[in-house]
Amino acid sequence: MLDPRFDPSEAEARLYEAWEAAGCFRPSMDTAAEPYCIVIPPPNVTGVLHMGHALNHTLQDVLIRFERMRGKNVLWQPGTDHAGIATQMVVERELANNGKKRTDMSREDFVAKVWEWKEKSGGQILEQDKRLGVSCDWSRTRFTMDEGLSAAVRKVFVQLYNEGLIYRDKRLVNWDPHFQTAISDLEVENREADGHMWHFKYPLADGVTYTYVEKDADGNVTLEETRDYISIATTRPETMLGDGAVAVHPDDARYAPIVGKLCEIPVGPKEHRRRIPIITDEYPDPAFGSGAVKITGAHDFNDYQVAKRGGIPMYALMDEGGAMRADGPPYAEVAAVAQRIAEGGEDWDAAKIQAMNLVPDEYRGLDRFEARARVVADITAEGLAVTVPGEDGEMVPYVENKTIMQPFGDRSGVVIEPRLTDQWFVDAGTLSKEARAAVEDGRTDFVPENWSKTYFNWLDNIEPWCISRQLWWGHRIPAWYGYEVDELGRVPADHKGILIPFVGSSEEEVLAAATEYYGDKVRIDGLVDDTDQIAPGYTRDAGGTLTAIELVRDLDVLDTWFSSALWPFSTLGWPDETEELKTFYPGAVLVTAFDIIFFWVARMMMMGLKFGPAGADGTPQVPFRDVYIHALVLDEKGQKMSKSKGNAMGLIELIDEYGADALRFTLAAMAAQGRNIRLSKQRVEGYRNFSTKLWNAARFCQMNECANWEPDLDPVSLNAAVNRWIVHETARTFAEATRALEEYRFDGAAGAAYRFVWNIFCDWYLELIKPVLNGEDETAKAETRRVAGWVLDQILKLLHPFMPFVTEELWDKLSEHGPERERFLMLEAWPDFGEDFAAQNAAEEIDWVIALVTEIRSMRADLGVPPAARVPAGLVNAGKASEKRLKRHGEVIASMARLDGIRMERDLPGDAVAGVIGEATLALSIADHIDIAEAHKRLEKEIGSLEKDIAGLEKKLGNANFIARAPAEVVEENRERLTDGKRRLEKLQAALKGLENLA
RNA sequence: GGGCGGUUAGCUCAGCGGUAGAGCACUACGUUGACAUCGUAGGGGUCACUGGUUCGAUCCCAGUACCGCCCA
Repeated sequence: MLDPRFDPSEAEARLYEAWEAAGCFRPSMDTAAEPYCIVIPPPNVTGVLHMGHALNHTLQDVLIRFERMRGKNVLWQPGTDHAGIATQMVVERELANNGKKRTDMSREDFVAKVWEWKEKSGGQILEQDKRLGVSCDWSRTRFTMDEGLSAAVRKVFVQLYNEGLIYRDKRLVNWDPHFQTAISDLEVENREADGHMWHFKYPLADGVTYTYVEKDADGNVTLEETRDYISIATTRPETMLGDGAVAVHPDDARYAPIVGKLCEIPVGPKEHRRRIPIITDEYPDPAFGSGAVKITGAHDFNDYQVAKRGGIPMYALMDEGGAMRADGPPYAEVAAVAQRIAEGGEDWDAAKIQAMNLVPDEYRGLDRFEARARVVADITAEGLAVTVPGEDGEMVPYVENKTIMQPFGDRSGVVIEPRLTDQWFVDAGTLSKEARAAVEDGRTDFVPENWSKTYFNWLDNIEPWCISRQLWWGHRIPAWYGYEVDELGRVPADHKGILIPFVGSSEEEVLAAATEYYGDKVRIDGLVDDTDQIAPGYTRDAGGTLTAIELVRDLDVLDTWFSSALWPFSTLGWPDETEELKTFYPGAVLVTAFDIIFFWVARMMMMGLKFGPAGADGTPQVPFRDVYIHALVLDEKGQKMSKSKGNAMGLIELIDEYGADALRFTLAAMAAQGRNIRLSKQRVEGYRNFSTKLWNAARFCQMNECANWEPDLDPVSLNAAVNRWIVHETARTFAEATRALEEYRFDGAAGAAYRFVWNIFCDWYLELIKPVLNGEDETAKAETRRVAGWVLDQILKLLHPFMPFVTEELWDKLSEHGPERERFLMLEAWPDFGEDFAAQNAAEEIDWVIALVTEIRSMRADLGVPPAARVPAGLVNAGKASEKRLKRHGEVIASMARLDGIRMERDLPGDAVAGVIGEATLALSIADHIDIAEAHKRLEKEIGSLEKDIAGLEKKLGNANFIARAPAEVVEENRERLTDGKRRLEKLQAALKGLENLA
């Protein structure tokens, strides 16, 4: 006998181990079966399971278990990514606890430490996943830094490089001054912050003046004055030092007179003020600020574009830690060069510009925020701040308080600095073409479909993807540098040459590339990898010709997402042509939240379509056929859950309290498409109750020897209507749930299962069969036991993808009295019921019974008949069909409605209150028990609402347009409803009359 | 500024051209041999607003208001 309750804390671990030990998570590799593969979006190796993962992994597991039961050859490929910054951060923090720094040790030793950490504490999330019951094939767990996946990374890098799709370039990138590395746009979090907008005067050079005119919308002059300056607004005054120009909109009449003139940056030593040109560009918004914008190409992404268009030098002002540069010759010297450049008197290139430090001596080495304060103070002191009347009427500097969007590093939390550096880039623009086309032509579908717009939008605005990171932990870039030689094979002395990379996935390839470049007269002294800077040693002869060189490895590592992008095929063994790769690529679906569309989907699509195994047409296939985008999990108030907000729900605690099944079912049931999930404990509790309900239903079946009768049921052989009905409902529910799961409508599938189990099986079927089970008719009892046991088994299958533990436990426990189970429930076949299981007549019959019982209960409750009172009931004017039904089900109706029998009657008994059921009048002899006035009120209310319905229907049917244009079946349906309504009304009115006689 | 979405019962949310639904909460009653983590019955909604299309609109279209999120 089953315990009164299911104890998840005892059963979950035991069942999970049993599945795993039996190899249930492995693909069947049945060649006749259709393959079905999901690669898990690899969580961060430093990660812990949060509610978002729980949802993501639950939905995947539902699909995986569903398809596995459907007999497909299923692989759920698990693993983690190496999370460059996050992991390095974790290990550095650990070092800091012991008073050490990363830089205290060699790179090699540090990386060894990271591996140590990974072995010891990495991948916790996968262990936590087991608590959730997910059925990944753990024997295939992969890590992006694994040797196989690393080989894939090298191969992809080299090929893309050779095709020109990876290149080295000097571009503005997001720079994290804390970690001192480039980071991706997607690791930058733009947040509103309190800031200021300062307004400064840039004096015009050479004493030039102009008439500055402002007009209102109607063209009336509102201000006209002579100015010897141009007014510039900025939120970042410290970057003024690196200005290369001032830009105004070409249509801005206010500044037309001074376009092409020079103005002076109002900061730095007076005698070396830099002068910069006033140019035109479409970028400045005439309506914003003064309409004139300072252009600092090396420190702002918009300015960068303007500077590129206008050929404006981009002077870099800061070092890798976000402090003002302190390198190079004194300011006066550099400023003089800059001046000649601004006036067109000196040639320049990007490298030359970048080497120039234009930070005035007194600001050098200052932190950027300190420098900002100093710049503002100095300009204001000099009287070059734009002023406005203050509260006391005197003129004060014009400083607006403004909330500005400020970029923060999502890991470091510090303000991100755009920084001009040499980095490796992927030509994402080229690769995105095919990634876009694949969604356009439906090779990959987004579900819900509208997310494809977001995807397109992102791809259409894609920038070169910066893939190099100045970190120690990650895939080293397979590039080695030597020096460029001129056409005579010469290099400059003193390591001042230009570095050029040689790329290869093996030493031989790199050497070959170098030899091809240098020719065989230059000796290659090997590949060096032990320095913290790239300065290849070399020898040259007297004429300066290179004779020997060593190649020094690039110091940087690749963006974690570079390897993650290969995940859908690298995990399957690519570039080797493994059996798994042939079988499981492309994956069936990628399941992910929308906040990660860019990280994941786009990059995996690009790489899959470039490198994935080819399809029938010989071109690489998409990595997955569907992309299912699910919701975010929010707290009860609709806030994003996060540790810092303190509203994150303890996932493991939740599982401890309610069981994994309850949590899983909750998440699935709430996973409606296109809406976020607000999770509440109450909801989880409700579904825990559902699992208890199931448990007790099973317990009831077991007590009545209904459990585990026979796996195969011939529905056609069944006699009892109630049995044919429940079989019919079972088939209907499976059809509904199957369709819903096929369409990723998890809520629909969960809802269908829930309703069937609780509201049909428990509430009605089990109640309806109680008299049979307690009765003497052994034939009927046997059939009912068989059917109840069979339905229960189907229920376990139906719920298994959602609630794997409780269902598996029941599957096992219920086998105590029946035939041995052949296999775990999780490996059972998901049924596909044929026509034979439909039983429309039985359904109508039982629906009638249910309606009758419900009506009687409702009357009793409304009229206050004491629950214990057994009252006589009758059916008046019932037709032949109802009479038959009554004969068959009278006993159970009486028991469920607590009647003292129910008979066919010719006339309404004198002490009866009437109701209507189909064509018949229901008579409840309850006059002794009730307040007649109450009964009156009840009937009148019912008559009132019925009359309203009838009026509505008559109006509709009286409309000629409706008759003419509405579909015939709709018209017919309305006619029937009217007829039924009228008949019902008649009976209710008669009942009312009867009631009056009673009083 | 661009994009996406939302507004349905007290709360959280399904639904969707043809009778407005669930869970929770609420009210009343009830321990009848599976289950009080339960049962039975019940109350509660001009489906944000304004127009349009339609025989018919909560649903489709347009606009308005408010609320989210993403991007700039």
